[in-house]
This record gives sequence, structure tokens and C-alpha cells, in this order.
Amino acid sequence: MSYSIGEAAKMVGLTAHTLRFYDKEGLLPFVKKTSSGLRAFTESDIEWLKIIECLKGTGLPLKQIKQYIDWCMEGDSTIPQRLNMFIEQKKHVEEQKAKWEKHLAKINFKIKYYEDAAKHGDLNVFDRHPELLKEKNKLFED
Amino acid sequence: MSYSIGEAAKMVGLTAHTLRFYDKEGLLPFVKKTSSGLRAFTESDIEWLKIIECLKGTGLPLKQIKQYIDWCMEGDSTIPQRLNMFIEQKKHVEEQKAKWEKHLAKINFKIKYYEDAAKHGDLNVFDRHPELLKEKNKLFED
DNA sequence: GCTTGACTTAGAGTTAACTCTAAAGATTAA
DNA sequence: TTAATCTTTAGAGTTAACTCTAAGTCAAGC
Repeated sequence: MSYSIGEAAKMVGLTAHTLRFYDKEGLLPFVKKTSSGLRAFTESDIEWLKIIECLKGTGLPLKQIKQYIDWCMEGDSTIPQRLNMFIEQKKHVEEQKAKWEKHLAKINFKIKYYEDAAKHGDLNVFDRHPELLKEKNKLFED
Repeated sequence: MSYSIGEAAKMVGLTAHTLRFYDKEGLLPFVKKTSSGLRAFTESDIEWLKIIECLKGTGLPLKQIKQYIDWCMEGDSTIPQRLNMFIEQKKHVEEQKAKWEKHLAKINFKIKYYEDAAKHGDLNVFDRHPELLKEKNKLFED
């Protein structure tokens, strides 16, 4: 059993347009067509789409995702490259997580700041809570 | 004391081109110019740039960052909107963090998979470790 | 005073990732 | 069998966020 492009799109949360675009970009060399020319997505193809989504979701550009797909199509000789790519991507994700953590601390500070401002209707927050100034400087110092 | 556009750019890890672009887009209404027309960034302006970087770094589009800046320029009456924006952005960051956590689990699985593949020089990983199949299906089930 | 490098503007060009259109062919349900 | 709803292609258009160019102005060091 297989799925039409519309069904496949719905299953992975993309549009049929986007899947065709990916195909055109060479990201879906594994997708076969019926005798009348319609794309037929298998369960295995859906798995591929999920891996693509995972890599895209962690910020890997489509070009590099294509590189990975190409390695997969090339065979066992590219296993080291693929392993390396995932190790690099793991590193990238962990760096991003750290960055987001820092940004979140700043956002939390701003929420605290504006909550006080909203309570009093003005921005004299540091007059009311001088200790917050040190906290702010620490958060934004780099 | 104030900084030239090049100095300011270096301080926040952007280019002078990008700062001019931000200015053109209305993100830097607070930056004043010298009598001869050169932008002069104050310490306070650098703080603004860091907040912009924080919001941009958590995925807020420049248009919405401009909206925030506009609110700031408008005065105390927009404090509730600004508070609300940061609360929304906090929510967004936390959703993203959860998403990245899921992607990371998939990437870690792939690393495990390709490490075994690399060790044996082939992709018969699930023949050697049938229990990994269940793990894979759990990770990619949604 | 002169050179060198940074700065100014307006505006054009780039890149990634879609997003949509048109015209034609395929599939499904009544 | 016919209408409605897919799907196909090629190719144009869009959006966000830069990125660069040209032609001229300004500032700092010798």
C-alpha cells in the first residue's frame, strides 16, 4: 500500500507543494512513481520524510540534507560520513540549546521587569528594586 | 562617549551593513547622528541591540521586533503589550526547546545506529540488535 | 594638506525555502 | 459518464534577512 503526495504531506505536516519542491531539489530520490506518473509514497518513504523533518527542524539547510540523502543512496562506503554528520548535528543542537537557555533567562528577566512596570503603570522599576539592576547587567554583560 | 557603526557592529557580532539595514527597517529609532551625519551608538543603544539580538535569536521576525521597539518609543501606555509579547516569546522558546529535545533523541539514536554500522562496515544493525527496532519506532512514531 | 580607511545614501542583488499558477492528465464517487 | 477532486510539470513570484555596490563625505594619522 502507498500514499498519494497529498496524503504523505498531511502525514508529515507539510504541503504537497513543499514535497514536490523537495523532490525537485533532489531530496526524495527514493520516491517511485506509478505507471501513470503519480508519486507513490511508501511507509519507508514516510520514514525518510521524518528524518528530513528532524534535520530541517534542527536547522540543517536543505543542501546538506540532500548531501546526507545522496550518501545514503551511495551505499555502505559513506557510513563514516553519515555518522560524522549526525555527530556534528548533535553538537550544533547542544550549542543551540545553550544559546536558547541564555536568551530565556533574559526573557524571564524582562517579564519580571514588565510585570512590576505593569503593576505600577510606569518604568521606574529599578528605583523600586535596585537589586534588579545588578541582575540585568549580569544577564546582558557579554 | 559613543561608538561608530563599525565599533557597535563588532560589539554585538553583526556587520555595519546589517545595522544600517536594521536602521532602514525602523529597528533603531533611538540611534542619534552627529552633526556631520554619522551614527553615534551610545551604551544604551548597545543594550537595545542586545535585546534585539535576543529576540531575533529566539526566532522573532524583525517585523515583530520593530513592533516591540515602536511600543517602547510610544511610552508607558504600551507596557501591557510589551509584557504580553515577552510572555508569548517565553512560551515559544519553551515549545522550541521541547521540539529540539525530541529531535536530539532521534539524532542520538542515529549516532548509535551508525556507530554500529561503522564498526561492522554494513547497515545490518537491526539484525545484530533487534531491540533497537522497537526503540526506533518509538522515536519516529508520531 | 594628503592619504587612507570608515562612513553616508539609495538602490540593486542574493539566498533559502517556499508558494503559487496554469494547463493538462489521472482518480474517485454518484 | 461525468463532475469534482486529485495530481503532473515548468516556471514565475514571494518573503525574510541580509549583502553588496557606487559615488560621494568624513575623520585620523603623518
